[in-house]
Amino acid sequence: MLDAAVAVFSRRGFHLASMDDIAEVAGVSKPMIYAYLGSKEELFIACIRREGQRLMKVITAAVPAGLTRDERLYRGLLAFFEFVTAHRDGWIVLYRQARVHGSFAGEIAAARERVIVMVAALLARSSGDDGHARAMPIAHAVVGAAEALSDWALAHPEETPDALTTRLVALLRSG
Amino acid sequence: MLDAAVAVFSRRGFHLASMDDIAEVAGVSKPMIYAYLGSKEELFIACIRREGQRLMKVITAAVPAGLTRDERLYRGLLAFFEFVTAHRDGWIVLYRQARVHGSFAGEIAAARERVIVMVAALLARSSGDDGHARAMPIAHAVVGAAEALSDWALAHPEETPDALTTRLVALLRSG
Amino acid sequence: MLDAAVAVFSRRGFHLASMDDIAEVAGVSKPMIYAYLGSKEELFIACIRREGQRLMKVITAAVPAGLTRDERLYRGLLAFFEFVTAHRDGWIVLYRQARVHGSFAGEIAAARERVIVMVAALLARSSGDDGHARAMPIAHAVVGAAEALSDWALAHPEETPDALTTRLVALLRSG
Amino acid sequence: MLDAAVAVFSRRGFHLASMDDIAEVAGVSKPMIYAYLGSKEELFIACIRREGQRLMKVITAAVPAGLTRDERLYRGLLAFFEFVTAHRDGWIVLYRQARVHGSFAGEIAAARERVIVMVAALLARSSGDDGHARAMPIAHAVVGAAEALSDWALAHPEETPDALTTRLVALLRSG
DNA sequence: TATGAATGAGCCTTCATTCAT
DNA sequence: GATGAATGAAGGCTCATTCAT
Repeated sequence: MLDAAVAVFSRRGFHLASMDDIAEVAGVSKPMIYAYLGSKEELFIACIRREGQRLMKVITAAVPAGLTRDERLYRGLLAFFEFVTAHRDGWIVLYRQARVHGSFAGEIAAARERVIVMVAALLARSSGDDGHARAMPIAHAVVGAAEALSDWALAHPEETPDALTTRLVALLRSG
Repeated sequence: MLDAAVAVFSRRGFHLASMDDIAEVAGVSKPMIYAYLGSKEELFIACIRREGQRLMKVITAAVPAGLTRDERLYRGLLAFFEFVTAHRDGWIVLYRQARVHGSFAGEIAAARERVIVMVAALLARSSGDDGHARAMPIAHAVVGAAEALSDWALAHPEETPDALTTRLVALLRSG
Repeated sequence: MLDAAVAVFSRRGFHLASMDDIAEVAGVSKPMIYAYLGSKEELFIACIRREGQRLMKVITAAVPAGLTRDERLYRGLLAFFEFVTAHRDGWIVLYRQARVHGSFAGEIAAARERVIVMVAALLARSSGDDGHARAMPIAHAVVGAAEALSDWALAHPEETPDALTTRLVALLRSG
Repeated sequence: MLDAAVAVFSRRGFHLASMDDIAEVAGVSKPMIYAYLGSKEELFIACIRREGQRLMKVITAAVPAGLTRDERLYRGLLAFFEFVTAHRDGWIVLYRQARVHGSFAGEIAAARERVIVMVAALLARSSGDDGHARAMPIAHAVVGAAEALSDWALAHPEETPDALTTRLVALLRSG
């Protein structure tokens, strides 16, 4: 049911996606959706939350402790691009649809911030709070670059996650 | 009148923005908007077009010929950050809202792509078509990084466009 | 100006005819129409009234006293069909458009009744009130037949008024 | 629901009839009408179609084969007058409203023409295509006469369909 | 006097949301 | 528990009508 919602939201956008569409794709009746997931907004937030958690889990798993900073950055980006490639719909909901509507700003900001904080931790040279604070704007930039590159990759399906990672790492090597 | 439309579209998004809202903010009656700007879609396109042209003009003016590549990149990014800082609404319409709605694909592709193409031209080492094509994904990444940095700067008003530019250039210098 | 109104009403119907259209065809500005002819309803009524009077005048002139009943009937019908053929627009307003809208029922009924009374007078054998009263339903039928034949003729422009008259007279000869 | 639509269309005309009116008369909410009958145009067409079929069925049933031409004409007209008397609204929609709106030309041509074609078939002496074509204008005239007589009868409630039929047949007997 | 410019009001249509079954 | 059926509310768009110039 959430899968259906993600698929429809991704394809049509929040407003053009009607509850009828989602119910039909899910193969259940509309009142079921209301019973289990609540209103349309709540449904959309549930989508954001699930996709965000999936993304976090994938990245977290990809960057175990005990690696060099560059290695962790490479693997983290690779995991990110792999997720985007494998979960087109989820990514589109997260990146394109969700950011449009002020109502979901909180939810999406939270999901995004989690990723950025993790990247900032990767980037910080010194491990203190100060180093982390200085790394935050850079982390924002890196995540923004990765997102934009993913967005570009939507129109270039032949790009592999590896290639994307290589491109971005090359751009950032001196950072 | 277009200003009102940009403000409302930026704040509420295309679908949640009602023509009544826009008319009220503009201080005119709805039929006036239809008389001068046409349907809601046409109005949205007019917004995209104007903001896109403004942004292009600002950046173009900032990167005269006869400068080194680094100098041009620096000045271009600075102009970009200045525009985003000064025209928050216009930028949001251009970057966030416009991407969601497939109907406007043509207009948006034209408006947004122009900026990215220009950045790609700045970045391309070799000046042939091939170099340009290879620079495109990088240009997307750079613009994405700049946008994310702008977003972050919204929560840090003490950051000047100069500082933002310096940060990003430092990150990218080796690209 | 009335000519323009009749033309537009005839072509588009009362509701689809906009005051803008009429003003444009008339070559004047909208407020002029309001100044001279009043509201849209009043304008339509003015059209009905003028076309109705024209029709009456034409028929009246065609049936002078001193002819046989059959002769008068023939000439009256001929005049009617000639009017319809020559003033397509006026006739359409009168017959097709005006009868649709309850608001104009009074005006159109009055115009129509005048013609019918005249036909009843033609048909009445005895000249007293009684003969006239008995002729009324027949007059209605005759006028209805003539109208329907005219309506049919709109789609058959090759039909001359003479031919139409001949057809109808043949149908009614024994009446 | 269709009954309500026919009633409102008959009384107010296509354009003045609002979907709100129809919904209220029908005792349902507007979306129901859209769910079952579609748009306003489709609703109007549905009305035309149903009333046309009803009229055709009544007349067809009244003129079985194996009767003389005069007998069939008499019975056909009688059935027609009975229908008009009993289904005033339906007849008005069919005859008056439907002719105004070009958009419905196809549907109307189909519905109204069927009746006239049937009358033409009754009237045609020779049964070939040629005889039929020649009978068409006469059929229009006859139907027009019948309609006008019906109109007149509305103001004379004491007139029975029988009496009306007798009057018209007398007028036409020599046709 | 003549008009460009402006608007109030209304209509068709859709959709998130909820009962009665 | 699941759904078919129903609706309140709102939005895009148009047009008859009127001032200020």
